[in-house]
Amino acid sequence: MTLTNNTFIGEYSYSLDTKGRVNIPAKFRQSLSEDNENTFVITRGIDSCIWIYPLTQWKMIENNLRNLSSLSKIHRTFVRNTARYASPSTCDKQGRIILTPSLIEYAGLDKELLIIGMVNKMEIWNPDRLKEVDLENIKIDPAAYDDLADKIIL
Amino acid sequence: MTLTNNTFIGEYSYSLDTKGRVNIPAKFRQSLSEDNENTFVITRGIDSCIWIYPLTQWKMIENNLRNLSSLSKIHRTFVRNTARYASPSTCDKQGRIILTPSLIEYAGLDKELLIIGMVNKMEIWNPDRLKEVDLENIKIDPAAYDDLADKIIL
DNA sequence: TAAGATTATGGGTAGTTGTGGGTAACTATC
DNA sequence: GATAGTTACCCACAACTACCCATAATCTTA
Repeated sequence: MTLTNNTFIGEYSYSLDTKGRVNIPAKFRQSLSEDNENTFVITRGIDSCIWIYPLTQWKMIENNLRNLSSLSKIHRTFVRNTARYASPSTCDKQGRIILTPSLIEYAGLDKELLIIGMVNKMEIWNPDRLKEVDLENIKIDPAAYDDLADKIIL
Repeated sequence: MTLTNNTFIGEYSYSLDTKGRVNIPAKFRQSLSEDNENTFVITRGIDSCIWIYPLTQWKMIENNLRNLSSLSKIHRTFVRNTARYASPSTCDKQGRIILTPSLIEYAGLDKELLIIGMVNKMEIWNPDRLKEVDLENIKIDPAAYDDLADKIIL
């Protein structure tokens, strides 16, 4: 059953094999629209995880980057750091993509990993690192969420 | 007889089978509008219960999440914690949905469980835990309801 | 109240999914 | 151009899931 196209939610446990391949959860693959041609763009996320965008979603980001001026130091740096670590990866017949050694190292991936749906993208995590980040986030002042209250009713 | 579409009230006693399936009360199913395609999104609730949204209701939440930028730490964290525990589940021919092992554990579900209509969503509870939470809530000063008075006319 | 319809719950099976490994094609290097 | 290393593509299989059917309990209606 398909939810909205190119929309990812849920948490899944998968393993990285010796060739650097990870399975994309079947539910996520079913949600992918045709025009993505089974291709994702993988890149560094914030918080030492890997971000995985469907191709079409990434193209939209590229367009936004295009509009940032290189005259601004902050823009220049942002564009550079966003673009340099990104690379496309197409699913094989079994629905797996290949991660680059550089990204595997960045995210500190071992055999066991977690894939998390972040609505418009996915994240790949080393479970231990995610636990650490979770603990850190508990310390966030609940009041900080207050401005979300009028944006989202749960 | 159907009340308003996608509106759930009342309390029902059901059982979780060995495959992690629960029946959705017939009355709730009858209230579901067609565009939900017999699908719900289940996720962690507050107070160690499971929340069940009709698909269309969830999509509204999802759209709000989509507009939050991952560059903001607080937004990133909020999207992750909201999306990761959610997963879609479609009713089978008998009107049951499948709960994930992770959610069953979170809610501490045993064989016996309670389904409670919460107007725009449902909750699934372990009856014992609900009893505990009820006891706690007795301690709430009735005056605390006062500020609801101008929001809701009973 | 009796018959039929609906509902709740259990279990079987065919198809899908996750994971490992093999082989042929390609690349780089000498 | 031959060889070694790398990459892309393919197949295999166990485990799991979605779907189907069966049955008992409950509700509806005449």
